[in-house]
Amino acid sequence: MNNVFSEIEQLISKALVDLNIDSTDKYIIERPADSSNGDFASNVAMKLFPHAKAFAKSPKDFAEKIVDSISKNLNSKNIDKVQVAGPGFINFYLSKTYFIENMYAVRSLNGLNLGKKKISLEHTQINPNKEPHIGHLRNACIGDSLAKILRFVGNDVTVQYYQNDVGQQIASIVLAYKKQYVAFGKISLEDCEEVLTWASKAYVDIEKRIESDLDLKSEKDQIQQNIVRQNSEDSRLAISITDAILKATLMLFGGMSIEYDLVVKESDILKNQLWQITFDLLKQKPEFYMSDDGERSGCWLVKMSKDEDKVIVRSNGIPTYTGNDIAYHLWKFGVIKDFRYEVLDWGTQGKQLFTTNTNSGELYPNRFNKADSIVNIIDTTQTYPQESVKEALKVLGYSKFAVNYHHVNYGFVFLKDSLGDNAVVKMSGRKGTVVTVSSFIKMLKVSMQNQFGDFSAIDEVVFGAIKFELLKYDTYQDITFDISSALDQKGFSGPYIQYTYARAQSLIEKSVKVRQASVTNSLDEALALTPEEFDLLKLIAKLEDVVSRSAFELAPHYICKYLFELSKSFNTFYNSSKIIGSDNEEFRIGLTVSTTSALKTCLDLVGIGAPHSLK
RNA sequence: GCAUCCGUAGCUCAACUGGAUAGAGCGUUGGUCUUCGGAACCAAAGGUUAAAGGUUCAAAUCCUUUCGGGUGCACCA
Repeated sequence: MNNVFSEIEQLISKALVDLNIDSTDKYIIERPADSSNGDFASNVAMKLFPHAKAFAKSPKDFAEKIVDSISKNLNSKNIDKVQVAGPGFINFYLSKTYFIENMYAVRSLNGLNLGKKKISLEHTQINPNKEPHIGHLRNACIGDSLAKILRFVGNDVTVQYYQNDVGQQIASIVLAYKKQYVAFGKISLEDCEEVLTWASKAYVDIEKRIESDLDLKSEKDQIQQNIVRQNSEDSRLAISITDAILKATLMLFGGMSIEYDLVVKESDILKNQLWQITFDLLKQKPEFYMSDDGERSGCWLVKMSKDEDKVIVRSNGIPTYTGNDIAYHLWKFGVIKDFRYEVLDWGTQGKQLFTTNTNSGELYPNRFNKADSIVNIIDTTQTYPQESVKEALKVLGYSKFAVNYHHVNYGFVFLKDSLGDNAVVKMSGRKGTVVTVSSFIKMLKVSMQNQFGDFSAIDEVVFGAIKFELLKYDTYQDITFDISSALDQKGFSGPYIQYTYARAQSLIEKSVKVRQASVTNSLDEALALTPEEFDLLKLIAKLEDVVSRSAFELAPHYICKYLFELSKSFNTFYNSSKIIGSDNEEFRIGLTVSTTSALKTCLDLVGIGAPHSLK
């Protein structure tokens, strides 16, 4: 596709040179919200006016002079006209030729060339002691979508799931298993889904008991020591239980087409001595110190520039989660030695999945580590520990890496049930205010069956609805999940877009004039476009901008918004004109084909299916 | 208490990082369909962007203060 953006950029900078304006002040070229203000606009005259006071009375006057200069050089098939408007904006109007060429180009668009980085992207990382709820799913959806977006724009992305299998919660679960307060019953450790259900209950139960029972507490501490030291009955039990829970979790997400490349186990960071190496490196730095008095006596801490110093090693010698996380990130950047790996052949996903295995795995040099850039999808409550990992990287002299460490800081999912009391609550396992992923899938499916009956693509629509719901907001914001409105999917929603897509596909199948017409013989300059057709054409031309913005800002919601606008615009067009059997059938079907291409591309990027029929 | 984020229509959220008349969905009210998928389309009502000041050609966005909320300040993860 021709790049009209850089063409405009050059026209402006040439005009500035002609006018002898020498300035590095930043001005922007943007797409105005209201297309009557042009297809592109620049605020250059307003931004650089201070440098032009010698010959221009006002920003607007300056803009006129820039436009005069541009017009002298203007000889482009893409740009129709350039105008000054408002307080001094320069508006560029693109030609019909440009839009129609673009309409054909979009069909073969299968990637952009915006980055060639090796990116390590980590998401989901649920502690293996609970059933995933929709807050966790928000994490997974954001991560999955960002991985797809970053790949689409040209990067090499490895998606990692970090499995915390040595923490205190694991010790609690092992203790719960041994004590059997919540009976494990006849479940086998092979029945991963049942193990998960049991663990959710048993964990809450055992934590309550530990609070008021010092003997249990010390028993748990002993178990944790055993787990960390490895090769004990407790550590084997911990692995069996956490593996079962991990498998159940991966099955759930795999069923929704959320897939990973690698599971990194925290226990392997210990086994592989990565922690020991990291510890030795840290000890050489003055910002890393052992406290010898006060409450934190015997702990190793890292100095934080803006916050309280962070404990990295407990007084009992066991590293904290953050400690292992530092080691993990040094590994990601390729600073310390690599793991060994094996294929994790659990059948939880279509794509091949690997896991770390220190004892019997194989080496895959440079396959999973040595990232240029790191993207971690971690909720906003973890900002402090994330900052301490960054701080440790700086302390170790890797400021360069700290800069390439992106924490996608996503907000809470609160719950509101307008069928109930309308109160907004935080999800909490103990209070029973949790909507698990599997229960919500079931609720939504029943609701759809009641409205539309059964149809073959129903699962794709259910998953699409949930994913869209979780991706359509800015990741940074806390969101309120309203159960009843989430069950009633219309408007700005996944099903609306999938419905539009299916409707368009049905048109294409019915039309007898679906020819893959070449650009030249269909480029009909004289063709009178209806306003609805022209709006849709213009929207299709925004695809690349939207995707690159999403990649740049690590924000999938722009794609959701675009999908909705595209669908709405298509539906408006569909309602305004007859397509099949009209005089313009060939062009209109061509426009429909291009719309489905753009929709499909974007649906792929947010991990939502595009079924051809919802009947 | 300290730190940090947030406060936009009845509700849930946008607003291209300082740009043009602050936009959508839901809900409400009223319309459209011999047109191909009504899970649709069109329209109306709904706003002092929490409040007050400041910065400049321009503020929901930046600064200050006040009010109201979330989160963090564990040898948890």
